[in-house]
Amino acid sequence: MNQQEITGNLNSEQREAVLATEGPVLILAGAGSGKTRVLVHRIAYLIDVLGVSPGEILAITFTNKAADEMRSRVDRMIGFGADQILVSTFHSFCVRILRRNAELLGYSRYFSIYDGDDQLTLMKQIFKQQNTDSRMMKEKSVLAAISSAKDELVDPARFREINTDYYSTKVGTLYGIYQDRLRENNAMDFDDLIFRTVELFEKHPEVLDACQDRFRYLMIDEYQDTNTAQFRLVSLLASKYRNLCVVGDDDQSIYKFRGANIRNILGFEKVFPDAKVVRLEQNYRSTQNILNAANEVIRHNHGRKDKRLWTENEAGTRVALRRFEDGFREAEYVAAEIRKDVEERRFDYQDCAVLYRTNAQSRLFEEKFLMANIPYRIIGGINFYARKEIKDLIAYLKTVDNGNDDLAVQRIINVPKRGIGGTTVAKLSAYAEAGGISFFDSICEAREVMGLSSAAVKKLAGFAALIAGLRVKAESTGPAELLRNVIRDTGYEDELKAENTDEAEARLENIDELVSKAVQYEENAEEPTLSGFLEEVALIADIDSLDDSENRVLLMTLHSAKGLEFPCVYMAGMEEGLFPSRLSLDADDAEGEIEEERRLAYVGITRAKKKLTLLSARSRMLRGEMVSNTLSRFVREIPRELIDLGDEGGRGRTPVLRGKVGRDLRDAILKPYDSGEKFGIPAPSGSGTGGRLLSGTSGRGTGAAAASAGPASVDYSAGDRVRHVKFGEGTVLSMEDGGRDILVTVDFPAWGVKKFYAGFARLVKVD
DNA sequence: TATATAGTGTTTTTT
DNA sequence: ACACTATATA
Repeated sequence: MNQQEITGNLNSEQREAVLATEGPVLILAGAGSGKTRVLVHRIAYLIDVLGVSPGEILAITFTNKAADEMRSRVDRMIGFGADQILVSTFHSFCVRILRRNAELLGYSRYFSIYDGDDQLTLMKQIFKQQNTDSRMMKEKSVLAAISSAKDELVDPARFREINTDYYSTKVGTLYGIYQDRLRENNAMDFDDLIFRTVELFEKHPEVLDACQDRFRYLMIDEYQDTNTAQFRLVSLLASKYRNLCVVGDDDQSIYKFRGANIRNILGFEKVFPDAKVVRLEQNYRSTQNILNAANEVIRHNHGRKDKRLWTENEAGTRVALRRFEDGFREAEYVAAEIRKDVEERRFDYQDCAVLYRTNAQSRLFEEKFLMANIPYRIIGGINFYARKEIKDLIAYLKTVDNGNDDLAVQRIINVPKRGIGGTTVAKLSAYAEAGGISFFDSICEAREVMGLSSAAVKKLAGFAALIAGLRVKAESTGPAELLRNVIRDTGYEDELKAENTDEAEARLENIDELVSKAVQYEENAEEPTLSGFLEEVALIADIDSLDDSENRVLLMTLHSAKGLEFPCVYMAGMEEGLFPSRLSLDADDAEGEIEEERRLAYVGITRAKKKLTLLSARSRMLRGEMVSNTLSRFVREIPRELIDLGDEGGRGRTPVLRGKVGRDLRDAILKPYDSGEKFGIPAPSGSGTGGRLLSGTSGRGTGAAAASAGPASVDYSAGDRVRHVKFGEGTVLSMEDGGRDILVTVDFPAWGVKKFYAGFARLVKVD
């Protein structure tokens, strides 16, 4: 392809970004401005016009899915050599470098990668060993502190220098022990992958130099979400040839909790004064109404790079706002609406996505979609690789691959049950500790360990022989066949088969799936190895396994939705306390946290191409308790004229009774339990500029679907005295239809007014 | 040692 | 509502 063919159908800013190949470049790419397109064309230009060898190009993306997509698009465009381009995530890239140079850091090349669960297990062990009271100090918060430190390239020694208060001193100690234990286990956590690579580059300039010469052209996508360690990594790699192109949008920075440093993008021009800056502000994705709503929301943030997206697309329909009594009806509405849109051929299932702030919100939608027979897929939540049976089998593979991984060995030493219990494990641990050897080695020397019964020694010998056999097998075969051996030789499969329950059946299916993943890996990898398979398993993100050919509605968190787009988007739970989350509202830096949530709202809104529906519930079930929320500020920040409220006449709320609600309930329900207008959107304030939203308008959707089950039967009604296990005696104020059950409101003198579902509150009538 | 039960705490987003 | 932990018991 020549230059004309590559840049012909780009707009002038996009073209400028493609042609700026030498020196530092910052591309400020607004949502939907065709940034992936620019990157793909830029790579094609480098190769086809400038004659750069594909192997000299490194592109870092945020997810493996994005990497795959970019690679295949380049492939389609230039038709050859695209497989030579290294497109990968930060973490995969680092593992690649680290495997080759692990010895330089005192690691073996077979190091394990620890995920969050592994980290927690390890930290719990350390707490126990250090007699740290987990009621005073939480393992998770210590891990969070360690993670932030690593994101900032702060090692334990430095950490102790900077932090001298009581709590931090303790954390510093634990941090040091944690790092020692990781090293003893020949393991790295996610943050180490970045940190250790930086360490490698800084301590071994010859390795850095080789990498610099190998990767002369660097491109970093989603640059706004890089942390300090990643920034240092990029700076080091780019420092020789300076061909660094970063692409990002400060308005879409949503990973501060993971260490993302927004200064990396806001200050790029300070670090690289000669940087060329290109702004992509034309949006090709959304309708004008959707884009305007997004612009209006994000306008409320301070300290952003000034920009305003525009589009030549049609105005489209207004942004819909639908409000409901509770989460059940919110979900019901979405199910009914999607059903209608599909039946009337406006959209297909796969055109629709439901986005929410927390994974817990998915359950209601899942239930309603199941009932309405709507095909769906949930991204995130419980990761496939986090399931017990998968983690067990992976632990076997880790044990075979890396005998120093004590965590893995301890996980499976008695799975399936071999009669090796806690006491035996404790004795072995002590012996290993004293002799400075690994846990597995102590098993091999079981006869020398004081205090072990001959029966225990025998069992341990059996286990050691099992692993030895698998290791021999691993010499001559790939991960998939090895995995089959593990499943068979350990008795794992037999144990599950013997159980003969639905749950065991499901686990067996998951195991089959893991085997097929291993087979797939062997087919696709250039050089399949056991470490390679384990690494792929560790670094896979939920979103990576998304198959876009499935015709299903997608449900995921707003975070997971970054980088995706859908014709029809539902944003659920637009409520203060949920989105923005309570934690942000109460945080020390509430201002900053809310701005981050606002960016998340911006990301959500800009995912939509044609139709956007914002949803909120007046109250919802949260950890077994009913909580009331007001409408999210992010909705209120959208001007009234951009919003379609649906049932415009605003009859106010008219609770609709459904199904077989008893007559005695009716009176109670008709009494509003909340007199004020706090549910309503604030009336237009005097300030004239278009005003804000109307007040007192209700969403509809009540009675959208038939009630699925009659409410639980109870022997009390409004006015009665009842007893609750926790709250004691109280007076029933009202009872109403809560969708699947009766919603009871009770006034407890000591606790105030509480709401329950009759089914699970188990209230007892007091005479 | 393994399992059942009661009690406790949770409470965002993820590579 | 749910998961996890500590404790009691077989």
